[in-house]
Amino acid sequence: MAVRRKLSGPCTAWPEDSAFIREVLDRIGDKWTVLVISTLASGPLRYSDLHASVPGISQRMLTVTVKELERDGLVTRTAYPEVPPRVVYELTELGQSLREAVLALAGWAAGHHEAVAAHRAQHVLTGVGRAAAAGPR
Amino acid sequence: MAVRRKLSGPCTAWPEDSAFIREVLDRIGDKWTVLVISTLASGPLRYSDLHASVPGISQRMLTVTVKELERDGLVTRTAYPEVPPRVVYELTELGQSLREAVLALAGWAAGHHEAVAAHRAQHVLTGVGRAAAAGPR
DNA sequence: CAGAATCCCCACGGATACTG
DNA sequence: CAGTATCCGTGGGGATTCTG
Repeated sequence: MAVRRKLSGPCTAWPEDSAFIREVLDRIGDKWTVLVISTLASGPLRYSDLHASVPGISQRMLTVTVKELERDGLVTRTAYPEVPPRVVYELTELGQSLREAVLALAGWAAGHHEAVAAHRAQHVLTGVGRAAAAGPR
Repeated sequence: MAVRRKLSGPCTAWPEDSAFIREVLDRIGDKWTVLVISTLASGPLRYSDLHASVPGISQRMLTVTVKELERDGLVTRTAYPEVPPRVVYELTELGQSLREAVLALAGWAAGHHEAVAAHRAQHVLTGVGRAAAAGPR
């Protein structure tokens, strides 16, 4: 990697990377998908447990998220026709592989978020964005 | 990795992974950030060229995105005080490292999007979502 | 040329109520 | 218990206009 692509022509478009990037970003870029996947990584969970294990998620979003994940083959949904309904969600191999990929991203954040935070703070102190002590409004 | 964490207690929250995941997702989860980074990976570009190289992006979003990237130390902004203003944006080492991490994700998509598409199609055929031939509206 | 400012639409997602 | 249905606020982001 890092082939140091010679910046030759204008190149108005990228190879095909961007398409894949958008694809995966559309999948995990939302607010809850990766959280649900991460939670399911510990093992199968039923709806209510999953709901309790993802603090802050609404029933609606849990349902929507889990439904999309099932549609894409990232999780499996198993419903037991019992008196109190019981539905168990489990990560598939595919879902597991996605989680690993996402963890790599988390690894980047873990290794660089300090640098980002430092640079952000410095940026504020430097007053690049606004004139120093600019009045409100 | 993948230490097969024993799913013992209720564990209402995850270790610290989720925090990092959210952090990096808040950064690259939007519509244009990774596209801009990918474009800048080929080499420094001035505003207009960058705008032309990212098809579909508006001036507003280009400005906003590039500003955030600069604030976080992922790109540098260099303005030349000339008659027609010239501003050049360049990826920093930090930005480059993030791009590499994102490329890993793209790699996942490249290797599995077929499986996802297949499963999605199968899901439609099975008619899991709706009754077959449901009328429009 | 490189933005800053303004207006506005609509999709994402939260809260709540109802059902099998 | 495991959803489904509905209403509705917020803000991400597009189009357009103005400025240094």
